[in-house]
Amino acid sequence: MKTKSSTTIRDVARLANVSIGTVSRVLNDRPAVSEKTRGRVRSAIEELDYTPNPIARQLSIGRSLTIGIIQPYITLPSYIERLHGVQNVLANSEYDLVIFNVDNPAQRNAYFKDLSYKIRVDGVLIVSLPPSDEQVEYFSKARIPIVLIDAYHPKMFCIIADDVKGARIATRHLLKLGHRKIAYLSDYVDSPFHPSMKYRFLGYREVLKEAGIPFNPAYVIEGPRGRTNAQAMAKQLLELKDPPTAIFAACDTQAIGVIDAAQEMGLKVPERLSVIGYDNIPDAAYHNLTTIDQSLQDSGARGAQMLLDVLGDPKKSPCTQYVNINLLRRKTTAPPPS
Amino acid sequence: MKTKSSTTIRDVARLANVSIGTVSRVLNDRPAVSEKTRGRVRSAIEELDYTPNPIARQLSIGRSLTIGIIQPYITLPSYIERLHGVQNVLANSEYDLVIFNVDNPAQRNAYFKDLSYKIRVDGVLIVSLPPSDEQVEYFSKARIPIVLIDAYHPKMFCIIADDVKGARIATRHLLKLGHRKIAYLSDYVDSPFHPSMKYRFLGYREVLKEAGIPFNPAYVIEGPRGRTNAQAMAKQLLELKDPPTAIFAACDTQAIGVIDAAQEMGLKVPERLSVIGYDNIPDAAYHNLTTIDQSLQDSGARGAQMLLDVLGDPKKSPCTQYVNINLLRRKTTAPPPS
DNA sequence: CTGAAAGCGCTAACAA
DNA sequence: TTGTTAGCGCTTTCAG
Repeated sequence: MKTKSSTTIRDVARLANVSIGTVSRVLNDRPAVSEKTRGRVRSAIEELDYTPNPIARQLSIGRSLTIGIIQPYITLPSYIERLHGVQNVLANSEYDLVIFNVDNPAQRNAYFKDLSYKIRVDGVLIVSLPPSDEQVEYFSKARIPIVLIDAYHPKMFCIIADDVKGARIATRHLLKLGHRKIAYLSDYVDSPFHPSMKYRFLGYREVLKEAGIPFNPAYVIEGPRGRTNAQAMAKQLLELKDPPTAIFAACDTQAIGVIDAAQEMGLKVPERLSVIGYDNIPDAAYHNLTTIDQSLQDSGARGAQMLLDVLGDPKKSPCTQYVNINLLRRKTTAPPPS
Repeated sequence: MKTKSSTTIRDVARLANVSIGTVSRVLNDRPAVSEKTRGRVRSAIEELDYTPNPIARQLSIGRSLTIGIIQPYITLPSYIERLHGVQNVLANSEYDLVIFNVDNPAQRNAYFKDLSYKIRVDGVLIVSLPPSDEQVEYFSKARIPIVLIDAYHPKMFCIIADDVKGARIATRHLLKLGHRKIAYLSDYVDSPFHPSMKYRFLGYREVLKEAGIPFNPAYVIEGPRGRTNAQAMAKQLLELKDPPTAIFAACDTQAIGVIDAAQEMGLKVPERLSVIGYDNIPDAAYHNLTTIDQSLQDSGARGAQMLLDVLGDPKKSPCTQYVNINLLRRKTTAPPPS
């Protein structure tokens, strides 16, 4: 197949009466060009409305100048937040970002394998998808820098939040307010796509134990993500003979669903029911939701920056950075009704 | 800069004792290769764990084998639906998809301009972003096929839904049930990013007029997207001295917000208030929302298919396809309270 | 400071 | 059926 007859570096060279080498030099802002010829080349470029072919450039320099991000559920607010963080730092780099959305485990595995050949990117960010040891093997064969965000593996670069700690903070907050009947509502605790759920649950249990509160399985409910689902689950909790006075929801979207349920049942929040979420998505502020802020944007930004660093210095060895976590007291938590 | 020392077609050729031409042939499934050598090449490929460099291939064949999709708000359910449609058809093609997310008009304009040079894609899908005549000029300079989804321009390939018609259907449905006090709740009618809003509003007004119902500005409210915002807006509507008996929300997310409001105020749906949405997003089924189905997935799929067709036959001339629209009666509409 | 020329890894005539 | 070779459009030595 014949290639598009677009203007090439050669056309520019001809018009400016220089060699293609020189054009390339001005294209890449190399110093070794006299101002005079540089000017001539510039106008030629202008006149021809020339723009370099990135593919040729990539082949020549041996890099694709794009980095990939593999993440599940691009539609969830928390993922979007992190994505924004990534985009912000990449915007100032020479790299483009391409998004690989993962809808199911098979797809995830496919991408992970493809990393070693098909996907030609210079680096990749993997979000919330903890790789198995075997997969880490694939990765090392791929020989491209990878950083994990919201997932951990000892042999890889990681940006993580300490979910156990966050959950502890949330639970303690409720405890300090005087609650004893604290329920935990979350996404499936063992979901391969939401590894944090497990750790948040751990933090919750730990603190309860510390406080000498016996674990009550009836106070734990898990189910699919989504505000509406959470509403239904919360309702179940609130219809117990001995309902909780506080609910810790493992993510803000679910916390908002809990508020819906309370409202539906005529329970004032926080007077009759305290609700605390996790993530601090934008909507949380709107609902005045007390929550755990885990610097979502920042985690994306730092992941991207870390990748850029590794790209700049491939000899760096794996390390993990922790993201800040803190309690954001807003208006949905208060002492329990007396 | 030195290129990665990855294995190339030459290594395979050497190992299999053939020329690189032959390797290329088996790589591309060309017939003119004896089964014997084909086998030899295959094992060499296997043994070396070789995978062709797509960038080199792209440069050679003069195509990037990727198509771009420019769309606003990748986070909204309706966009995700369309995206799935696109991905489904592209999955069976030789093309990769890269997503360009638009957050604001400046970004949109940048992408539109870049189309003519920076973004090297073989074709692009533009969703919900009606181009100006001037922009269509840029596009023609870009010389790559473009199809518009959910947007119209006479000189371009388009996949659209007749929003006026959809709104008519919705409004008539309410009318037939006996409603006379029908409110309209929507995203900003003049949003540059949601052109359909304008048409849906038109359909609503038309039908009211036909029915001889005077237009009541108090029954029209617009505001930012989002379930929670819609809830607040609906509340306003329902607190009027003479509240509507039915609300037509211009998108499902907002319709769900309306249901929230009704619930908050203790108004049974549909007994006391009828609600109809638009789009038929997955959540709509969950809420039993009566709505207008506009085949979102299908619109994405057809757009992608149309683009593939043009890519296959560049001489095709612009045409526009309409997507199916129909009323989905579920449980949120009923005759008005007597 | 500038030009010539050798690749980057692959495809696609053209010969053999 | 296979090998040879000339590009694709750019970057980057290496001379001059």
